[in-house]
Amino acid sequence: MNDKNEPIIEDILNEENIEKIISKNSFRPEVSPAVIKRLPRYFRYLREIIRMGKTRVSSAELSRMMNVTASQIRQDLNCFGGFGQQGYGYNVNYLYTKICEILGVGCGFRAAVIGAGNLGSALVRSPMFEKRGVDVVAMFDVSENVVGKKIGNVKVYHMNELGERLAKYGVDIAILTLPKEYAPDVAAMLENSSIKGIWNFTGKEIQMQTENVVVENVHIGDSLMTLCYEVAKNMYQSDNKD
Amino acid sequence: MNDKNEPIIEDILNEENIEKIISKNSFRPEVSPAVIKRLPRYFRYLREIIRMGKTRVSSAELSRMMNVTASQIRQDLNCFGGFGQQGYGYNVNYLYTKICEILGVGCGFRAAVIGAGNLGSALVRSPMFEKRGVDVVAMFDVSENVVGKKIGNVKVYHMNELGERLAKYGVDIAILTLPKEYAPDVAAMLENSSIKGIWNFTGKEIQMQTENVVVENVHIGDSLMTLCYEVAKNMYQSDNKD
DNA sequence: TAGATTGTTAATCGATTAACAATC
DNA sequence: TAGATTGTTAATCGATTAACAATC
Repeated sequence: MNDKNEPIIEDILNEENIEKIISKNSFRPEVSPAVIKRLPRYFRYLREIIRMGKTRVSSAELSRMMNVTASQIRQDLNCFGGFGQQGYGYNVNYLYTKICEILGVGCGFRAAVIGAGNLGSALVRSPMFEKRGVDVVAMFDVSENVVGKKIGNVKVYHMNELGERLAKYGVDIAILTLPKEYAPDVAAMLENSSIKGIWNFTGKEIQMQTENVVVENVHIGDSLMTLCYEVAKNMYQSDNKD
Repeated sequence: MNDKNEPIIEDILNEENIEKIISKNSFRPEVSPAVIKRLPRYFRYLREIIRMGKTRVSSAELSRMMNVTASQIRQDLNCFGGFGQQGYGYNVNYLYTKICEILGVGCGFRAAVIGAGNLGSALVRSPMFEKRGVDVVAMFDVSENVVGKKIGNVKVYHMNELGERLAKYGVDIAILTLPKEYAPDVAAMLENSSIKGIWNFTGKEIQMQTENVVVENVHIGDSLMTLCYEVAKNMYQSDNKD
């Protein structure tokens, strides 16, 4: 299937809505982390449901698709307000719009990838950002092999232009895909920039002086290890079945 | 710093221990998912502590480093047995060995990467597998541009050799980094193979007929979205501070 | 109106933290 | 022995599920 068939965020959210979205009361005082972690999953399933052409979905249907309880779905969605209608269920497009609002899709966030190695290059070429309304506007590296070139659609600049270009483009999110030994230095450089969030693949914890910068640490290796744990457990259990 | 300074698993676990490890009573009846998800983090911090040259650590010290309660650390570690000593704390090397055992590091798992695109190539070039004692023995793809070549240290074979080669090498873990539309077909091909675990990056849920195959789904985009959520929330909150 | 399904409260379950006795 | 720190139980907290009244 062609990616172009996928629901495009712009169909539902447009530039003019951005201000409205940010200032809207989408963010209730405190929503539990458990709920927030589940929101992207709703986002994914709703996209799929839209692609299937469905316009209406009940918590019971969703619960079957997603393998969670209908109760949890209703509870989760209600943290942000009543998106459904008794006797009917949820309007898929409306629900999707709401979830997008909550997750900041359509806020028009701009991102820059710092470190144009294997991982950085792989990320920037993926459709992930476009699907989520995040615009990758620049990459940075020090290697003469890549500086000045384009990876995917994104131009690679030298690290010594970092501060200047972040400001120029008004970059909100820094994606760190460089070797971990440089992480602290780069974090320091981001300290007084436009950066509001750091997506950190370096494996090194990052300390920011300024509050107000959110850091999300990614450790894909952790996921491999839990898989290994489960595999080893399975082997052990089938060995000792009797 | 040179990666070669990092603790090498082989220093602590060797081939001969593998059988012992798998059959050891490391796997208590049921350990809660919350605990299991935290184990890889202990693994990472213990490596760092070893690198620092420390031989002894208390739950209080660890709790400061890791930003969790000492109580949780003691509780977690005790799910698998008493690894510490009253009045002393934990022997770092011993604890590391135990965590490795539990996580299946040193089980000598073999992996194959299916899909030699950007993501697959980036993964296979990373030191992640070596650090965790997982051996990537083959890659598979259909593109004539890569089949027959090597990516990192790993040879790429054509997909029509998949079944044969998985059997030949006794591959335990399949890493799916191919376009999601092919995921179901590939899953079917893995059905009667040596595969015991699937690390699934395709974004498509995988259904296996055979129980006994563990699937770990990775959605890095979800992590980006929670970051966006937090950034948007922060923006909203500082806008409405008064 | 009757049927369906949400929103929401109350009950249950699981995970975290606190506290302290055991013991090195 | 005194001091330190674990192992472990009990108390607290948070998250999930069940149930049902509200309502479309």
